[in-house]
Amino acid sequence: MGRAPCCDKASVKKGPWSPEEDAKLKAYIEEHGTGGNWIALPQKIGLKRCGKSCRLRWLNYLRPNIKHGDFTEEEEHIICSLYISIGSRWSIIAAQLPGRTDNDIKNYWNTKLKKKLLGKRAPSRRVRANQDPYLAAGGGNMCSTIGVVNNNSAAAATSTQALSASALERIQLHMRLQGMYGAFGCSGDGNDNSNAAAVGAVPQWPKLEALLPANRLLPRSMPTDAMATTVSVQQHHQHLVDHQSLAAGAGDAAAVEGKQHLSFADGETYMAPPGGAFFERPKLGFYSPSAEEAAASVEMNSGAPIVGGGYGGAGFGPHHHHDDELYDFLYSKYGSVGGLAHDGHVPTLLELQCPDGAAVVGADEKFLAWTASACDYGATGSHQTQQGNSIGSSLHDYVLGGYDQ
DNA sequence: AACGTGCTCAACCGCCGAGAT
DNA sequence: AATCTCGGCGGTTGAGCACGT
Repeated sequence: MGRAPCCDKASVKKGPWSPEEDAKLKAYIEEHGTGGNWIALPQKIGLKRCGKSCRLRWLNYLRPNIKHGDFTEEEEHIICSLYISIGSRWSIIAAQLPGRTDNDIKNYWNTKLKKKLLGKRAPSRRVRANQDPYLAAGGGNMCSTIGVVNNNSAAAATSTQALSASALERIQLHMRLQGMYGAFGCSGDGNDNSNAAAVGAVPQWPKLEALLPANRLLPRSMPTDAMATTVSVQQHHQHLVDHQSLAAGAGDAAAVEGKQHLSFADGETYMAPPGGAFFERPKLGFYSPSAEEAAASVEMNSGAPIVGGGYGGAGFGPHHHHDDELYDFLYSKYGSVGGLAHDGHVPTLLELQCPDGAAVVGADEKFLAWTASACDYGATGSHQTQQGNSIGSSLHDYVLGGYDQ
């Protein structure tokens, strides 16, 4: 049985809001509030609009203190950092950017930031309409990114089942931000036509401190108003953005030692203790907890084992499917995340280094585990590149559905 | 000038979980 | 316990504009 519509579609106006409608809605809410019932609100004020539409208009446009216009570099960093960690949970990301709405951030990411960071071109609408969602979302680009040529659409379709475009995108972004293309000898920089980002290329984006210790807990039900609500975080397990590192720019961020803090929408600021006792910074700029801390952190709601070092999906409510997906994906392949978690052993930074010495440390434990497994298990297929590109070949296997063979 | 293409962003759609009944 | 209602969310769409040919 389907859900009853929230309003009579036939008698409801759609499309852009007129200034008169805006004025009516704004005046009413400023005087009376929403009354806790958006559905009833349009009738009260004589608007031929759906209640949901009114809510959206208010939250995204009419509400006071909304910021419009370009995003600052710092905002971009925060968005990027959070996207890697938690995926497309725009409302949570918006909660960290006062004055910005989830819709704004979502649009900004989809239209500008993603392209800026991943070098993607959005497929044209016409193309998208006829395309496999995996390819449409840029998954196909991943193949070119790692130097794998495969035009088999059936294989691509299989990969859709293996790992969503969003998950791939986060991996890709994560790698890109870490300069891991160079570290792993991957060629290509994400741009379709270029192999110019050669080994050892300096990342084009300043290194970030995307720090999500494992048992960070956020409310199961997210705020009604993302911007106006505090995201509560347990104790010192905070999502931190190192503003000094952000300001430091590419190349030298890892060397920057500064105060770590995160300002939440409620104005509260969480500071790292003196001496950076929360974290020991890995060279590649992403947080890796000590083994002890990580071990103590294994307390996901799902009861599933995790590897420390990032967002565990715990406490994020119903929408942590991206990470579940990554987890399930890895789990189905190796029986545990990266083959490391079942015995309670949590990898140290050293253990997560690849044979070539490149550290694999992620803001998200799924990335961490995934990349670790790529290192541990090496090439699983026959597509290894000449450079012994284990991560590339593993990715190839995953992306092209080879993992379930 | 006309047309095609790409980009931006406001708005809509449909699903989901929580709470009420 | 089952059903209904609502708010919230993320994904997607489409109108309008800019730009290139």
